[in-house]
Amino acid sequence: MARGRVQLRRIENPVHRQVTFCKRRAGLLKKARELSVLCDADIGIIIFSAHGKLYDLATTGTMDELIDRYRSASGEQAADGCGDQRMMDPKQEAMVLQQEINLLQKGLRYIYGNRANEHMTVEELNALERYLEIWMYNIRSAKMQIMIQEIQALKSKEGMLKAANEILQEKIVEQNGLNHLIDVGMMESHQQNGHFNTVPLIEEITNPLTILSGYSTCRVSEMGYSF
Amino acid sequence: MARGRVQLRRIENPVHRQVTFCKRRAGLLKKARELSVLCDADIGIIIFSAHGKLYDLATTGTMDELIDRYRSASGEQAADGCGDQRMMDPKQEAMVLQQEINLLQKGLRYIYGNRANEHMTVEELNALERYLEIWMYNIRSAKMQIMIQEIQALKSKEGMLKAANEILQEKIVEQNGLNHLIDVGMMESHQQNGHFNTVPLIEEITNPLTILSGYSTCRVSEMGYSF
DNA sequence: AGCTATTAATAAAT
DNA sequence: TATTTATTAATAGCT
Repeated sequence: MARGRVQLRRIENPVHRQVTFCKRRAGLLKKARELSVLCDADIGIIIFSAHGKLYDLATTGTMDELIDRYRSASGEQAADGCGDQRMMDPKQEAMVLQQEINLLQKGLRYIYGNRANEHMTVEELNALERYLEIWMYNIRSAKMQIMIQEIQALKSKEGMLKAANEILQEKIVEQNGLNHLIDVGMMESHQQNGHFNTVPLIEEITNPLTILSGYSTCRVSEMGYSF
Repeated sequence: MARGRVQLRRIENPVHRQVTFCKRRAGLLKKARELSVLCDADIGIIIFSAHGKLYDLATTGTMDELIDRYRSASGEQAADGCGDQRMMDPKQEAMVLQQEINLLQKGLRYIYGNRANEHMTVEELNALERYLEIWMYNIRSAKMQIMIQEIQALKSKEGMLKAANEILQEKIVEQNGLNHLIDVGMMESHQQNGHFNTVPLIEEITNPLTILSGYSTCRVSEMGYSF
């Protein structure tokens, strides 16, 4: 554009390259802003210099918002024109996965970041909760089994000890009469932790947490516990 | 640039606007490609037309890679020049959170998407695992407490029943001699579930899962369980 | 979609 | 790094 045509190849002179980078970068961003204003478009530009320095522009809102929109839109784009069932499945699957990622990403910012800048609908929060439940379900299931077996073992032990107690008490009653009976029930109510009585026993926890995913539908409560 | 200076405001005539959008969009992308080649820069451009249609350009790799790089770099940028402790905290916190989000996002694509397109290092996978643990820890802690108390209550009950048993047995021994002793220990070993004996009791589960986050350092095993 | 008169961008020099 | 200037490149208005 000036004083000699430019070759479309990397400028080898580092000084020239740096100067050109600054000038053209400014020009590019200016052009983007103009296009945005003139044609009512939303534009995001990310530039990494050769040394890795970042320059960016978002003509509307924040770059993160544009990136969200990009991920959603590129997902929808991938799902366009798929009337054929055999062609649709992989594309639609990719789209669904992309939207799951979008939602999780948004949720992460919502949870970790400042909630003022992120607005999530109740539906989005519910969906996020379900995804998290799926993750947790998958990752924890093995270790969960150990605790379930542990509790079952303890309960079984308890039942047997109670049965043994009853037998022993019957023997005492048979041999000594009622006056020397040991009241095990009273002992149980004298536990060290005072609020144990307010803790619901496992049989009383009834919160069937239904998990729905694109892959499988499972009910966590079928494992016996719903956390 | 041609036949009359252009005002920097939205073109009201829809036909003119659409034509200008096409021409200038092509020009912008061309400029971006030139800058990329001439100056060895990596550039990503996202354009949404007024009607929401997406046009994009990534001069290197994929847009997703550029977005990842953007999120990392913008986080690092936010942490630049923070020698002051009071000024550093919010910025660094934001950076750390952004990088957590980057990693989780990458992990989501890795888990849900096609693993061929996502490459995660062992370090990244380990970090992702830790983040997931933090999430799980936070979300589950309330319900977890119930189970812990449940188990403690059962154990306490077991201890008392055992103590009661011992007292009852002593009474029987005192009054009847040793010949009618009921062997409770034998009963405990005759449980219905044959593999209960292979399940480790809670005291034996020693898998101290250390969780590190930008906010706090906690050891899940301090809760008594490590899942 | 092409054409062309103009303006805008910018390479080289300062 | 900022300004100037000679050129080239982009593009607005037409067709």
